Amino acid sequence: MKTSVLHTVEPRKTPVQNRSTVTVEAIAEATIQVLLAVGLNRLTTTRVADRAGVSVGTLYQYYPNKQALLYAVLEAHSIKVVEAVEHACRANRGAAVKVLVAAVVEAFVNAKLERTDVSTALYAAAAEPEGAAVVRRLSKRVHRALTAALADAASPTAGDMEFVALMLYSAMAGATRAVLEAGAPPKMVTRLHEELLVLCQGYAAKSVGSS
Amino acid sequence: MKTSVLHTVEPRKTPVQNRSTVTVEAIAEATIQVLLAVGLNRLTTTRVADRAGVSVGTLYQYYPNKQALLYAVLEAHSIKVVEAVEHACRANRGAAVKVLVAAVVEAFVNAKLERTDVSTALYAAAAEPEGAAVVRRLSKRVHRALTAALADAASPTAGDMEFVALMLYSAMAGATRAVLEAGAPPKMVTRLHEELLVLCQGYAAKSVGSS
Amino acid sequence: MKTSVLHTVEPRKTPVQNRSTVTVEAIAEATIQVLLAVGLNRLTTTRVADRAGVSVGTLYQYYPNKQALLYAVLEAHSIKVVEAVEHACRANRGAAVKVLVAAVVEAFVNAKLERTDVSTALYAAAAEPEGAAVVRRLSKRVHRALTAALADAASPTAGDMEFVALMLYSAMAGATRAVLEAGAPPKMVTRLHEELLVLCQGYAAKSVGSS
Amino acid sequence: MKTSVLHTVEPRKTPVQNRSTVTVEAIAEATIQVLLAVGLNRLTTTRVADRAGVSVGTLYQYYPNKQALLYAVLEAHSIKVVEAVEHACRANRGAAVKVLVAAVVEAFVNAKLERTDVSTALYAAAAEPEGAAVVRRLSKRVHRALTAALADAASPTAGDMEFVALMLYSAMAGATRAVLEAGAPPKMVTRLHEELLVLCQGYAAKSVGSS
DNA sequence: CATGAATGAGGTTTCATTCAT
DNA sequence: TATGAATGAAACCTCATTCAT
Repeated sequence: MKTSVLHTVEPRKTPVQNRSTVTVEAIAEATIQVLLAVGLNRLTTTRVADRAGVSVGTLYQYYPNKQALLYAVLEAHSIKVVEAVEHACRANRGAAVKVLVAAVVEAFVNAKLERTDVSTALYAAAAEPEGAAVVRRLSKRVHRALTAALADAASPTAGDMEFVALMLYSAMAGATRAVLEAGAPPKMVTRLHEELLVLCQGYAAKSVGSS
Repeated sequence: MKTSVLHTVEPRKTPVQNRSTVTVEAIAEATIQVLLAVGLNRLTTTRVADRAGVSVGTLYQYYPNKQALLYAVLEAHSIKVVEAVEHACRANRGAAVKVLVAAVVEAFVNAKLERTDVSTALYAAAAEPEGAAVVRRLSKRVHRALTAALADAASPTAGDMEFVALMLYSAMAGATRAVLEAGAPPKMVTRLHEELLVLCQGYAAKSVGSS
Repeated sequence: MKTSVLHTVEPRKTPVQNRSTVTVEAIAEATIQVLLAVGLNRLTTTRVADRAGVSVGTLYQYYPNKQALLYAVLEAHSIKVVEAVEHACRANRGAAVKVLVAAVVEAFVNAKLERTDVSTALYAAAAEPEGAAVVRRLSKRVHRALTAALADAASPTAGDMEFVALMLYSAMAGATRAVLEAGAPPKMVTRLHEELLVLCQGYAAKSVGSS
Repeated sequence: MKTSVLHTVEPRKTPVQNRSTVTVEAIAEATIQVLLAVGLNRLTTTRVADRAGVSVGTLYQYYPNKQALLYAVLEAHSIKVVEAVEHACRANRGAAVKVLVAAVVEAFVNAKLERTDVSTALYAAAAEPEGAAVVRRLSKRVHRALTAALADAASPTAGDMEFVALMLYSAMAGATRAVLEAGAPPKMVTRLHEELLVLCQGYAAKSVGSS
């Protein structure tokens, strides 16, 4: 167990009590709302506290500073996506590349679009150096999982899977982002699913070889 | 040639004299440097002016406020990419899909990676609501050009090219961004070229039909 | 009782707690002091806050900007004078013109000279366009009250009282101002009372008719 | 002849040449326009120069600083009024009080309303400490002239004319200001003339005694 | 624990003034 | 002389953070 330190991203107290959990959740949710409403550079701790229905003082009981708040929210969201993809990879060990890719696309898009507002809001938080660091750290997990899964499914003659994983992941991420920034209407989301499947399976087939 | 600006915020002077032009350039360049060095939310107009070797007052002679500065720089860079892609589309009217896609990938990647520092720095500026608006406006141009070019090159039976253009563009953008955020070492750049070609040509072949 | 403000600029908090009320008062008072000490165009929010013994931040918790501060103070003072004159008019319905005028002069001079420092300081604030607007708005109330009271007291043959009211009020205001700007020593104040009575009663007798 | 000093109110050069005179006039006029258009605290030297059709540099050739400009304009205007009243006093030595007062009212109102825009604009400039000093200095001349003239015309039993002069002058000034701030429409100006005559002659008759 | 008033460093922006051209 | 680009001190205002209640 690790004592929490100032300027760290950990919340100050582990919310075992119920009231605390509710408060922490409310603050996190309010952060998203404020981010969406006014953007990162007009997000203030007071505004977040107001929207959460608590006082600034209370906010600082649970988050040591503004950055910690921001990156806790960013991390919580990103982790869901990472775990969804990791799960898809684990669950498809030994499957054909086509099947693996389909599962990964499915997992990624669903996780990313589950809360379109959150995903959209967090792009701004991820653009700052510290936010980028959070994302980079988590992306490595996706990258590792995907690289391993592809290597597993690939024909013995296939080359290094590192870059292929990067391409697949970043193409998915790019396309999904474009849809989010267009407002993610249902029709587009359906289409995104279909086309990403075509795009990723086609690319994987060529770069990995059909197993 | 006149430096283009946001519609809402006209530049204070059009630099006709030579001294002025140099100053404006220096400020724009300094903005990039500061963005890279400390990130968007620690970019201050004073810091930019310092780095540019001018006083704050001078900065404000040419840019009415911090945002205008940021989005003028963002727009100037984005326009180069937009025009590169538009040019590739225009120059390949009537060509096979494969050729068109190759030209677009080439144009996009070259334009985007010509100044890796600038591209990397501006992701942060593009993440704020106002920056996103600038990018959205310019992206429409790429989207229009690409949609038209694809429709031109597609088999008569092919479906609507709108979404295909979006997928191609956003996949290129996503992958390129991943490479930039990894530091864009030469080897990766070469690989990006190759793999994007595979990815985009494969996708286009399936979605557009080989003409 | 609620401190009144400009319509355009609401105060940020209504000071309900005791501490706050004290703070708001201190800031308003400090504004007067600074205005007297250095004049309007060297009045800075920092100086005001310093003199009030609070930080600038605190000042801005209660006044959204410098103008609001200035015009809140101006309005608060002006309203006292307005209400004094309105009261004198109401209290002398049906009285002879001579009595009415005496009461109005008395009320005006007393209210205006109750805090000579405040009155003197605020002439500068009232000279800017926005301050003039505040004063104009309040002057209308005096004008209305005085016009009605004069019409009430006038002989049936008397002409329109609008302009007479304007003359009386502006002559009182002018003379009082001259005395204030001369430093308002007690002797002068006594004399002002006497002479204004002569001046206003004489004028009223001629223009309104002795009822 | 006195060498001009920095931070003095004297213009830097005596405009003997024609071109200079025109420029100086244009700048003075522009000052009034800017004062009227945006008020004192948004009057900038650049704005004045722009409006005058010269560069800031040129402005500084003729006025050592902003204050000097402002107070030169204020003084020039005030002097006209002062001289008009002095002239009326001189021209009526030995006349009856009634005649003297009529001449003074006439002279004051005409001089003050000759350029209503200028008079209106300068109230703001006169409200600052330094401007008030300019006005005070000039007012003394009016006061002296008027006191002497009244003493001359008064009955031997009449008391001290100092304060009577102050009352007359400040009542005239106050009423005229009210009319100016109401926009000085022709009808009001006519009425002002008439009523001021009634007011001032009535007061003078009582305070000075009919000679 | 919660509150929100207070703090003040620091950011943005303006503008009087200068001086090289 | 006239110009207007450049300067930088100083003004306004914000907001992360603390702490007395």
